[in-house]
Amino acid sequence: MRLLARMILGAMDQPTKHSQRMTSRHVAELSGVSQTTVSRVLSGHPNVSPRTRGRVLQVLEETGYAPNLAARAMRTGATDAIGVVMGSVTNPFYPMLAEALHREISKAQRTMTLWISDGEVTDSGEQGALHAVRERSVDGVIYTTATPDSASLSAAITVGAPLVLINRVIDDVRCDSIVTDGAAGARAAVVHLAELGHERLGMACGPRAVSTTHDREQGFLAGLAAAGLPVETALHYRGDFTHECGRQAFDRLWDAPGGPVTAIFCVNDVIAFGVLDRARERGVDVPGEISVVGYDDTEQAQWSAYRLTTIRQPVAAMAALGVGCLLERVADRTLAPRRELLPAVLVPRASTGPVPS
Amino acid sequence: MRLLARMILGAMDQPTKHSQRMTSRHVAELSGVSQTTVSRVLSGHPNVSPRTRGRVLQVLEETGYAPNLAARAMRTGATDAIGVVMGSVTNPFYPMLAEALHREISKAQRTMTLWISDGEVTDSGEQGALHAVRERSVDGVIYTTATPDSASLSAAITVGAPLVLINRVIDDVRCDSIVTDGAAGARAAVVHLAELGHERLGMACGPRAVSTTHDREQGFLAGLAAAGLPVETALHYRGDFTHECGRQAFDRLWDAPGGPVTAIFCVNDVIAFGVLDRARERGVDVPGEISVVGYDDTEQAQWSAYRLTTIRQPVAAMAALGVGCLLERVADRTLAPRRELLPAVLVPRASTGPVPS
DNA sequence: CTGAAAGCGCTTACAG
DNA sequence: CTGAAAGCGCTTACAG
Repeated sequence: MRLLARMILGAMDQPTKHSQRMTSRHVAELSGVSQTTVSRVLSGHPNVSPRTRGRVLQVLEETGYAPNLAARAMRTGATDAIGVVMGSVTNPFYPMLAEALHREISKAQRTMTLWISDGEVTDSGEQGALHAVRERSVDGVIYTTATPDSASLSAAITVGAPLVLINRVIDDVRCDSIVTDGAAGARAAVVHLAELGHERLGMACGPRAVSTTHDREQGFLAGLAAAGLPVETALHYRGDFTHECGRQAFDRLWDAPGGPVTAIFCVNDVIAFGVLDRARERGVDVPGEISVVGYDDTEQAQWSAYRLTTIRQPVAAMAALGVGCLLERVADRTLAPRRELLPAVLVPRASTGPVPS
Repeated sequence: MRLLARMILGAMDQPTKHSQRMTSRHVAELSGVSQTTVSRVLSGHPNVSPRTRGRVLQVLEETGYAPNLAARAMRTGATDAIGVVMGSVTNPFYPMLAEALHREISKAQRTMTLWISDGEVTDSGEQGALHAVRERSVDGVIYTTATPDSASLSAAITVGAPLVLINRVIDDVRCDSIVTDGAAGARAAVVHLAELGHERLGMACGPRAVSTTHDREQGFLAGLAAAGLPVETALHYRGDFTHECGRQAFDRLWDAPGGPVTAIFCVNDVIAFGVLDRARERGVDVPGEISVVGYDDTEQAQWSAYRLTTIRQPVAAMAALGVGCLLERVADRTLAPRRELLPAVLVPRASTGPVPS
């Protein structure tokens, strides 16, 4: 037995013999117990005598054995991998979110599989996730940039995989969703501007179908109503979520037919940076001549180039809730869909000030 | 048989019966062939009659069958997952790289498992990757932020897993590495500045142990020598890779004992943004009073807040080579380590100009 | 061209 | 407390 042990260990030392690595059976032989017992020790099963456990643990330590996850997955049906779908990583909000999600996923001893949508094929990330769900290579998927018209997403729902929508909601879709209160956030931005005396407000939005844009637009309108200000939909510039969109929004709203706006609320920080940069290019003073509010509170927002007043999303809490929901759902697929609405807070900085007189 | 087929299909329709999904055996029964034949059709094995193949393909289509990846992985030993380790996603260079890697990994029909190092535990991403390599849940790992002192990385090498270092090199480490020529890039920056008449140049670096910093410092020194300029190591500000580091570098180099520098070369764009922002805060004109060069050519570099002259890395090529190397190595572990050096090019913008007279 | 069978490395009843 | 055995769903010699 000892000799066998040595032979096995010897083979293990060969780095070239990489293809045949330590298995629980090897560990069993080395510890003089059955493979079943090794499995029990590994899983912390109570029915193992302290003596046996000790012996096995020592061999485990010596050999640096780690269970083959594919084999375990085949038995248990769980891969311990969680998928995350992201539509963009150019917008720094998403790396922030990815980092927070990764932290939670690691904390839960899981692995993060990431799909990033291709610029051309917006749906590509979700298609990858759908495929993985079909092949059972992830236990569930967190979508951070879901849109209602995604065929892949609805296919994934049909398959019955555990799914969580984070950052965006879709009506009539049977899965958990974790979002921040975009309407309240936008409303707070408008109230802030109204308090500074602004009466002619513009907004820079993304596509209407995206829930974040929709919610923030509703909040913007609600804020105007609450402040007794008129609604001028002509002052809603609609583009995508880019810096260039912000630049164009500035031009449109500064040169608006009824005269320039005195403040612009942007549906995200990147757009706001575009607005601010365009203002700088045209020599328009911020906040002397125009105030700007963003959304997300990305790291750049506090840089002195921008000092952007913005709405902060509780990214860490979103990630924790999202991963938590998903794992609960993996454990019990019959759970009713959950909807969580987290608060967003206004972070005032130097890009907003009193209305010019 | 037809009845059985219906029963099986019927069960498949139940979304609640999610736990027991279609297997190749079901497909076999539905097509009236052996499970072996289904497997052959799936893998494109030539020895299948056109008639049989057609029948199986149709059932495959109807049922939407997808093979269980864990089962395949257990048989073949390959999971088709590729790990990527990143030390930071706050620096926008890394999201760019992640996106490029994702594109290549998807193109190769693989899945991307991502580890992001925790801010506190810099090594955490690499530990996750090491664990995954031990558990065989990835076929190989691409490290984008490797440092020589990482215990996890050397452990992964010992395990014998296919590994590729991208963006950073480590001497004496037996694995492929794909980097851009940081020395040449930095040298080009210095030459550019020298041509503009600058003679007193400062540099803002990261930690010395990081290869990117090291290479770019060497290139900086070589550039000075080539231009016949004196080397003043006092003008090397050393910090981390952050915006704040750039702000401090500016103060240090502008208020340098021997008088202000007229140009600063930064080891990455984020530091350069910090330098530019600090210059703006202190009312120092760029490029009128000081020129600034970055490194990476991130998206923000072209924004009008910065218009940063910088060195562009061929991110797409790095990703393609990195993934290519890794897959070759997965297929043949005996391959000799490869080192690829890609060119980096200077992108002149408005942050550099003639030396102030 | 086709199929029965072995086996990848685990977990988990089942029997003692 | 312990072990022999079945089986997760594939791929791949092996035999016809």
